[in-house]
Amino acid sequence: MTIEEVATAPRMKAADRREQILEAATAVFGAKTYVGTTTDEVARAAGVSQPYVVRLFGTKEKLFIAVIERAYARVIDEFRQALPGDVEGRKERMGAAYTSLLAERGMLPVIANSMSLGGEPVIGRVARAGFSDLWRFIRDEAGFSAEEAREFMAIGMLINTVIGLRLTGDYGNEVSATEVLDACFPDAVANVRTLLPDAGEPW
Amino acid sequence: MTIEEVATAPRMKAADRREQILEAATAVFGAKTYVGTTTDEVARAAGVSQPYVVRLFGTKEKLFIAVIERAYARVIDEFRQALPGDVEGRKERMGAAYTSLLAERGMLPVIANSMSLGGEPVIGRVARAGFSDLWRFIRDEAGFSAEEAREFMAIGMLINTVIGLRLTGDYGNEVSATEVLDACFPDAVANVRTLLPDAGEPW
DNA sequence: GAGAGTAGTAATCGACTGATAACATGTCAA
DNA sequence: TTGACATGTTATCAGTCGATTACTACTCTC
Repeated sequence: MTIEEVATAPRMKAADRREQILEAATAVFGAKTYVGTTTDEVARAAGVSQPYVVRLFGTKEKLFIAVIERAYARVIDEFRQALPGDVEGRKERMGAAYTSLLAERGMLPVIANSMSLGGEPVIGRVARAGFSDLWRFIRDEAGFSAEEAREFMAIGMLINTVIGLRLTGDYGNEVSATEVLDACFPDAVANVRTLLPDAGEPW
Repeated sequence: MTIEEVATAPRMKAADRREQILEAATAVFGAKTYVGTTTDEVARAAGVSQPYVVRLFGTKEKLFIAVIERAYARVIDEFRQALPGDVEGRKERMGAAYTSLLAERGMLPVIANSMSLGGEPVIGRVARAGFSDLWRFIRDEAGFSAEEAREFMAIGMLINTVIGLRLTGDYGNEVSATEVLDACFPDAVANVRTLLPDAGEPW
C-alpha cells in the first residue's frame, strides 16, 4: 500500500471523512461562493464521490451550513487564544489572529460569503447567529467597548473585501491596492502575501 | 392604450430599455448575487423576455459588469455631490450619502457582491477597478488621509455586511444586531429601517 | 466465519439555465 | 407607401447540477 493510497484511502471513519470534506468544502466554497460551487467540485476536492458528499450532509445547503458554523467557531477559537497577555496588546493580537486564518483555505472567504446570504431563509439565520456570536465574544469576552468593537469588525470586513477582491496581486503595481493593503496589514504585508498566492483560485 | 400598457409598453428606445434592464438587474443581482440570479429573473423584473436581455448585453457576465460599473459610478457621483460645504462635516455628509443609496434597490449589495468575485477573471478585474476608483476618489478628491480613507471604507464594508446579513430585522430583538446598527447608523436607524423592508427579499 | 452494519461508488434522472434560431411587429426616412 | 432597420417574442436546445437508486466492498463483533 503506497503513501498516496493512504492519503485518499477508502474506509475512513465517517467522522474523519466528514471533517476532511468540511475542510475541502471550505476551500472550494471560499473560492467560488456558495451558489457558485457544485457538490461535485467539493467531492473531487475531498477525494470522494459526489453522491457520498450529498448523503453525508443531506443537501448542499446543509453542507454549507456545517461549513460556516465550523468557520465561525474557528475564528472565535482563534480570538480566544489571543486573549491572554497584557490588555493593551490585545487588539493587535486579535487582529494578527484573524489574518493568521488566511492560512486556512477558504476560512475567511466563506465567512464573508455567508454575510451576503442574509436573504436565504435558513443560511441567513445561521449567518446572523454566527455574526452575533462573534460580536458578543468581542464585547463580552474580549471586553471591547461598542466603539472598539465596531472599529474592529469594520477593519475585519475591509480585510474580507481585500481578500475577496484579490487585491494582493496589485500590491506594488497599483497605488490604491498598495495603500489599502498597507493600511489593513500594517507590518505584515510581506508575510500576508506569502499566504495569498495572488491570482491563485482556491484560497 | 391603457396606462398599464404604457408602463411596460414595447418599442421603447433601446437605450432606455437598457437603462430599465440595468435598474431591474441591479435589484435582482443585489438580492440574489451574481451566480444566484438567472437572466430570466432579470428579464421578468424588467418586463421583457429572457432572450432579449441576453441579446442586449451579450452574456449574463457582460450584463453584470454593466451593472457594477454603473453602481460604482453612482456611488462616486453621490459622494461627489456631498463634497461642497465645510470640510469638518464632509465625512458625515459622505457617510449619509452612502446610506442614502440604500433607497436604490440593490445598489449597495451589488457592489458588495462584486467585491467577493475577485477570483472571476473578467468580473474580478472590473471590481478591482471600481474599488480603486472609489479609493482614489476618497483620497484625491475628498482629500482623506490614508488612515481616514481606511476607516471610512472599513465602516462602509461593515455597513455592507449589515445589509447583506439582513440584520435590520433583528434590531430591538437581538442585542448584537441592535448595537451594530446603532454603531453603523448613529442617528439614522429609524430612517434607515424604513428604507430596508426587514426580511423583504429584493433590495 | 458469518452476518450485520458501515463506507463507499456507478448510473441515472428531472429540473433548470444561458444561449441561439427563427420569426413577428413596429418605426422612420425617402 | 414601402422597405430597411430596430425592437421585440416564442420555441427550443445542449449542458449542468443536486439528488436518488441500486449496488459493491470492507470491517467488526459474536
